[in-house]
Amino acid sequence: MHSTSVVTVSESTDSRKPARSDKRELILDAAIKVFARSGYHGSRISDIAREAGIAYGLVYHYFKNKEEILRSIFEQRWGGFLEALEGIAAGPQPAQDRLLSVAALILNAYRVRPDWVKVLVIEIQRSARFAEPGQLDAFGQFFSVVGRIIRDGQARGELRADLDPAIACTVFIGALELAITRVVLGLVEIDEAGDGGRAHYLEVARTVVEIFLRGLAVPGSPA
Amino acid sequence: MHSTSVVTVSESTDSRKPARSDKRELILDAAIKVFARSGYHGSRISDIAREAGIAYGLVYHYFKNKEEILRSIFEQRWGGFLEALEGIAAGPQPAQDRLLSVAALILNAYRVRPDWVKVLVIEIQRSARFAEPGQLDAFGQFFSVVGRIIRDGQARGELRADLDPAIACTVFIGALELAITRVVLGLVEIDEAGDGGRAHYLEVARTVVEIFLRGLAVPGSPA
Amino acid sequence: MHSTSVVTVSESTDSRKPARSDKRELILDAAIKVFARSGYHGSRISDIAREAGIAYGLVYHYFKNKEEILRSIFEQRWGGFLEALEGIAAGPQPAQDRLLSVAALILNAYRVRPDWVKVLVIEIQRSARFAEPGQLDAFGQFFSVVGRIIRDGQARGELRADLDPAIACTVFIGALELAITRVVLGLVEIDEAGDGGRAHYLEVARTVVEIFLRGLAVPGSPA
Amino acid sequence: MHSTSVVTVSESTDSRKPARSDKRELILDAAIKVFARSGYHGSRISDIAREAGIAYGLVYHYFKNKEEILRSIFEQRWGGFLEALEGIAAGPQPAQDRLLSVAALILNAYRVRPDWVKVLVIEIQRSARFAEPGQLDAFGQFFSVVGRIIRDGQARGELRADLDPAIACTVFIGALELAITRVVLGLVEIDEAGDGGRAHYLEVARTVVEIFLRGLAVPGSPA
DNA sequence: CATGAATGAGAATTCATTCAT
DNA sequence: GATGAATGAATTCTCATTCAT
Repeated sequence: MHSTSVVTVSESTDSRKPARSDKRELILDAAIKVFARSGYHGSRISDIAREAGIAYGLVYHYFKNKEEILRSIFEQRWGGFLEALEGIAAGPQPAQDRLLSVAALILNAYRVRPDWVKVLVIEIQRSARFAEPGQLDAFGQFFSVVGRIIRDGQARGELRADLDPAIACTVFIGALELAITRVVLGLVEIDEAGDGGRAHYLEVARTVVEIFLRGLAVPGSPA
Repeated sequence: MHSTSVVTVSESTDSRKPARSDKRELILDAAIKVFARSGYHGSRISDIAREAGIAYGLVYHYFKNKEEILRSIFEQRWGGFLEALEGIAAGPQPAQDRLLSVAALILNAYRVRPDWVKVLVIEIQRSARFAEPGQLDAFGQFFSVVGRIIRDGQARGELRADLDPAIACTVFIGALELAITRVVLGLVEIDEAGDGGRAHYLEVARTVVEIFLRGLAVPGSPA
Repeated sequence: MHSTSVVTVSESTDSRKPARSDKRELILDAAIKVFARSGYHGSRISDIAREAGIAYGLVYHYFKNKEEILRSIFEQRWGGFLEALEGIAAGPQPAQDRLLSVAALILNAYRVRPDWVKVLVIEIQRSARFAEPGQLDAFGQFFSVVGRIIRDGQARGELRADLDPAIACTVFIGALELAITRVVLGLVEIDEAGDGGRAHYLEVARTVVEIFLRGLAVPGSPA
Repeated sequence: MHSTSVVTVSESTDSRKPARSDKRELILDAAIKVFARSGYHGSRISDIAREAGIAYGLVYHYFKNKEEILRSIFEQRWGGFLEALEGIAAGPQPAQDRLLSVAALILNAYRVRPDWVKVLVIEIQRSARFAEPGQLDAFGQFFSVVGRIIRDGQARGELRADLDPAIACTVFIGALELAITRVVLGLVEIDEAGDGGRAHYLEVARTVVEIFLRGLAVPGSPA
């Protein structure tokens, strides 16, 4: 498996002085922080404003209401994330490699933007799954991309075609989701030795993909 | 693989006339229904009371507060569920069979008590993870049981010992969780032909376990 | 002109101890007082609650929102008022007498329930004229009743048929409305000698009707 | 009755390009439009600014606050209006003719500047009546002028002296006010045939004055 | 003069929880 | 046990007004 540059999420922290209406960004960043800390329902607009260092009335200059802040957090960054996924899916590598890339991308995202992923995993995961069609697509898009890889692999004879690709998708994504959730919730301690944890996350990704591809059973054991 | 009686969750609907303090049950059932419909935060005590057909002041005779209702929903049935899991884990079957039993138990639970599972998956998953240590154990207990099976299988040489059992647990449980979530959310249509869907759920469980054990890759393909 | 008992509005003050849900009445009465004092927009729910001597949350037990309080004030008493008007309109007296009865009824209403009339005149007059069809009817019903009397009088040959009855209605009602408004606003001092002002109000009513019927011009003067 | 040029309100639409501080006018015109549409309380400064096509901060260059805009709308045109009234009142015609001129002036004003009259009728009528003494005079001035005509007519023997002139004033003004209100509210359809409705308005004015002067009763009928 | 970002007091409304009956 | 009236803290959201640019 040809491990390639697997991480696409920008690691820059955007530390430029907030120009004109980076104020919107400022609020969004504050909201991400606050939501990650207290959850959507546990966060008050005033918390966000305080975190952003602004009057809370200003929040309403930029966002219609609390809900729209959440929506924006989502929309703002999901696009780029999805593009990265699409890029991987469209790549020429074997399906197995692409799946590893996807896993690594996802797990690494938390390392780079923990609060954002936290909100995504904890809050949006839930409300987004329910909300209007537009939102619901988020997960659907994810499924779609992974499904493409899997079906492609099945067609090419790289992956078993005797198993329902939808269920395979579910297994793969579910595994990744819980893995990252456990990391987010601090249930898994990450050894950040030297590289800020990158190696460790990659190791988790590798293991998840290994199980997904070769299974946990001892080879040769009876079905 | 010796498929055995896999389902333990009672399917009776408890239709006895609410005697003495079945009133407590009544409230709990109503709460499950309401939480499943509107989410914990979106549900008012009065909604629960109306659903139960009682005055909402009465809810406070049986429960200290809203939070305790959620906790009770959880505790009330989690115990039995966990016992069933423990029973499976302690069984004499090969680890592979026991994992299938676990998967079938879980997926079947939704068929039997969809609202309860919905609340568990959607609400408790989240609030319980945060709440006090006692709650957090719920998921932890689940992990513990599955982990026992896996470690046991590794020790017996039935499962690969070269992979981290914690990550393996995560993959297995994550896969099941998302599978059931997708069913809960109606993203997967269940063919309820004849048996109310039992066969179909079992089929999903089988596929999940098959992937978990043998992998999706074509056997013999390069690692 | 056979002057008859002209007043229909009950003068009792309902001083019984508030039974079960006279609480609703209590709130309504308080609201009338507060609206009359500060105007609808100038009144806060908490003002009403304080006036009623209750917690303001309770207001929301009985009324959906502020708007509904106003609506209720209106509906609650307009019905009886309109009935009284209908009764007069349906009477056997000459149109001229009935018009005097209407004028007296209206002007006397303020003497009996000044705050209610104040709210009606100042607030509802405005919002009611605009709001949904249902509300708008209030004035329309008034017009309808007076119009019936006038048209009836024209048909019987008691009133001039050469003038548009709609405009005649407008003149009559407009005159009464401003008369009562001026009283409400305290622009007219009422001599309450002996009878609490009843005689005086009646005198005003008589004058208004006299002008409406015979005109201010000196009889015999050229058109 | 020597019908004379009865209309004094300018009908020009002031379409010159807003020079220097016609900006103030611009705002006022926008405010009139907006207030007429949504009412004073229902209008936001930003609505006015948007209507005027300017930044809303600019409004505060020209007006101290929202209240002052209303006050200005009032003052701006009330003066000219009152002058016209005074001119009529001071005229040499019989009181009867002057009253017709007043009625025509008022009803025609709506034809020419419907929004302004709308605001006057709906908003100022109310807030002005309450506000400080200065404002209250508006209506008072109106009363004063009409009262002068009536008292003059009584003195000259043109109008009945046996009726209270204050009440007569009230009847006259009240009738006009409601007439115009009904037009404002669209409850009366105006036939704008040919002359933009001028003839029709004049007809309404004539009828109102006719009733006010000769009464609706059939002449010779018993009092 | 213009702009519109920023402020924050204020008000409506919700709803968990208590309590008298 | 049962009821639902009563309470009021908590929050969201609005919008007039100020102010830096």
